[in-house]
Order: sequence, then C-alpha cells, then structure tokens
Amino acid sequence: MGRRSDTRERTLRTAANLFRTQGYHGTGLNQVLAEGGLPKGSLYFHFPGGKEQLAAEAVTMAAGELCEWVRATLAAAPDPAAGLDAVVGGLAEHLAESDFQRGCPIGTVAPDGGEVVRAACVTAFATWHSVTRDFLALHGVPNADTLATTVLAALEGAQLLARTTHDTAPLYAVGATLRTLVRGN
Amino acid sequence: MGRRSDTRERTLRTAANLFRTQGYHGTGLNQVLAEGGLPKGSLYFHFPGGKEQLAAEAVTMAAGELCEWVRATLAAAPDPAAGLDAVVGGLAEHLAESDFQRGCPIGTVAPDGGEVVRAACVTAFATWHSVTRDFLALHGVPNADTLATTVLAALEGAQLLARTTHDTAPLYAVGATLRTLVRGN
DNA sequence: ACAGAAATAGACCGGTCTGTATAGTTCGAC
DNA sequence: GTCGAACTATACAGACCGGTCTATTTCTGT
Repeated sequence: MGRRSDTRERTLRTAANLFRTQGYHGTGLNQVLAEGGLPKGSLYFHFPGGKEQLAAEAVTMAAGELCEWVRATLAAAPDPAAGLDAVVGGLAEHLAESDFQRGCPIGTVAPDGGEVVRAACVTAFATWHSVTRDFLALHGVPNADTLATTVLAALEGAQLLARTTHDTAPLYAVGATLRTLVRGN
Repeated sequence: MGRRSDTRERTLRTAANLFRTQGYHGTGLNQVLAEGGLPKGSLYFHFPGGKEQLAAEAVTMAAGELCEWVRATLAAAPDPAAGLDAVVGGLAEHLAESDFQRGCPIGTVAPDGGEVVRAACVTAFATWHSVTRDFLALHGVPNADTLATTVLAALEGAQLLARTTHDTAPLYAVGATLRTLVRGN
C-alpha cells in the first residue's frame, strides 16, 4: 500500500517554488516537470485534478511550513515587538536571498487560480492569522484579532512592495510601525 | 499629426480593466481585443512594444487615476483618521461592487510582468506613497514617511486578503488599526 | 516465480499564446 | 484630385498551453 517513489512530493516542492515566484498563470506544467527532472507521465496520476489541484496542494504545503516557522519564531520571542521584528527580519532576509524573486507562497498565487486554489489560500491565511492572533492575545495585546489581520495585511503588502521595488525597506518600515502598535500605547 | 481614432485609449482602458482582475499572465491579448471590440490589426501599431508596453501604460494610466482619487479623498477629509477611513471605505466599496474581482491596478500586475511593467509599478507606488506621506505630514503626523509606507502596504495587503476571502472585513480591520496609529498616541 | 498494482515513458490532441507580415482602407494636407 | 501618413484587416507563424492516451516498466505481496 505504501508509496514506492517520492515523485509526488518532489513535484509538489518544485511546483511550490515556481508558483511563488511566477504566480499561477505564469508557471507552466512543463516547466515544473523540466525544473525538477520529473516524469511527465505521472503528473496526472498523482494529481488527477490537474494544475489546479497541484497548485492548491503546493500552496497548502508551503503555507504549512511558513506558518510553522512563524509560530516557532514568535514563540521564541520574549515580547510581541521582538516577535514581529524576528518575523519581519526573516521575511526580508529570505526575499533578499532570492534576489526578490520568491514572494509569499500564499499571496503570490491567491489572485490567480480558480476556486480550488482560492479555497486553499483562504485556509492558509486563516491559519497564519490565528497563529498571530494567539501570540498577541497570549501577551495581553488588546484587539488581538483585528491587529492580527492588520499584521497579516501589512506583511503581505510589504512583501509585494519589496518584491516590486527590489528593496527590503518596505518590510522594515512596516516592522517599525507594527512594533509601536504592539507596545500598546 | 493629430490622432484620427480613439482606439489606442480604448485599448488601454479595456486592458487596464482586465489586467487588474486577471493579472498579467492571466490576460490574453485576444481577450482584450474581443472584450473591447477593438481592431485586431492595430494593436502592434499603437503598442509596438507588445503586451509588456500595453500593460505598463495601462498600469500607469489606472494608477494615475487612483492616485488622483486618493489625493482628492484625503484632501477633503478634516483629519488624518477621517482621510484614511474614507480611502478604506472607497476601496472596500469598489471591491464589493465588482464581486471582489477588480483588485488594485498596481498590485495585481506587479508580481507578474517583466521589467517594463515592474518599472511602471515602482513609479506608481512611489506616487501613491508621496501623496499619502504629504497628507500625513501636512497634518503633523510624525514619521510620515515610514507611516505612509505602512499605510500603502497594509492597504495593498488588505485588498489581497479581501479579494481572496471575498470579504471586506480585512479592509475595515486595517482601517480601524490605521486610525489609531494616526491619532499619534 | 508470478500476478497485479503502482508508477513512468512519451507521443499526441486541440487550442491558445504572443508576435509578424502584408495588403488594404481611411483620412487630412496641399 | 492626389499623395502620404495614419490606421485597420486578415492570415499566419512558431511556440507553448493543459490535458489525455496507451504501452511499458518497476516494485510488492504471496
């Protein structure tokens, strides 16, 4: 019964990497297969739902890892401001390392793609939101829910700005502002 | 010397509308022509740079109108909080009216597209940023530059979230947070 | 060893993509 | 009226798209 190859997972990883840099419509299936040296014949065996299913699963996987990293990063911080700073720093570093190519695995794919992909993105955003909200609430920050939404939006927008301008400054600007917000003044 | 038809402008308008809902790669040239009942023979006459030039000019045009609306909306507000509220409300309304299809004309196209499009988006974001910064500075809000960047990022991200979840709540959450930020506490 | 499921190979389909080439039409200037 | 520029029509190229198909190989359970 067990799987006998890791093709499915490798396909998912390759697809996730391409989707987050080129978006849904900008990434071709042939490119995914070529990039990962993947067998063409087995794409629709592993993903009978086609491109849509592949993208949705790729988003879910990548978003899961992202949320886990955010959770761990926040948990390791002594206070809310430090936590947000660490997240901002990590995102900025990751963006700069890839020469501003690899955007947010959720936000890059969400606007394109059909209903299946959109549903996956909604779930992913919800997870990220609850992670942030719980962290803020744990530290007694008021309006944790609304604030978490703002944090999410600001980070998503900052990544978009940074990627567009090829500059991490927007990320750090947002980080500075969020820090003051969370100090509860 | 003068133009003898309005084809060029109509092409631009149609393209702008489609790009902001479907993104760069999600919109085909044939679709633009069909949607606007535009003459197929003259596309590369008016836009010898092809799709890239068309998208860049469409972004520039749409962003110009957006910035002008933002400037007017902010200028009509008695204080910073009211100004941001009005902008948020307008964006939310517009998004809901189009059934969450029409996103930000800049942010929707920025991630895809080549260098020409990216350059147009950078300029557009810069204009929007300076409009916001000047407004905040005029009202004596401290850290106007950094804050304007955050406002931009938060609005861009909120539009992405709203479009993804089919719900204007993220926009209003961001609005509520920004309002407290700008009260200068 | 053998049966059968899991997985892969790779050709192939119709359609659409951006972009080009060329011929034709419409219009203003003189 | 004529000429040339502005504009449009149409056909087509070459590549690539997502997706389907059948044949074949690879592995597992018995």
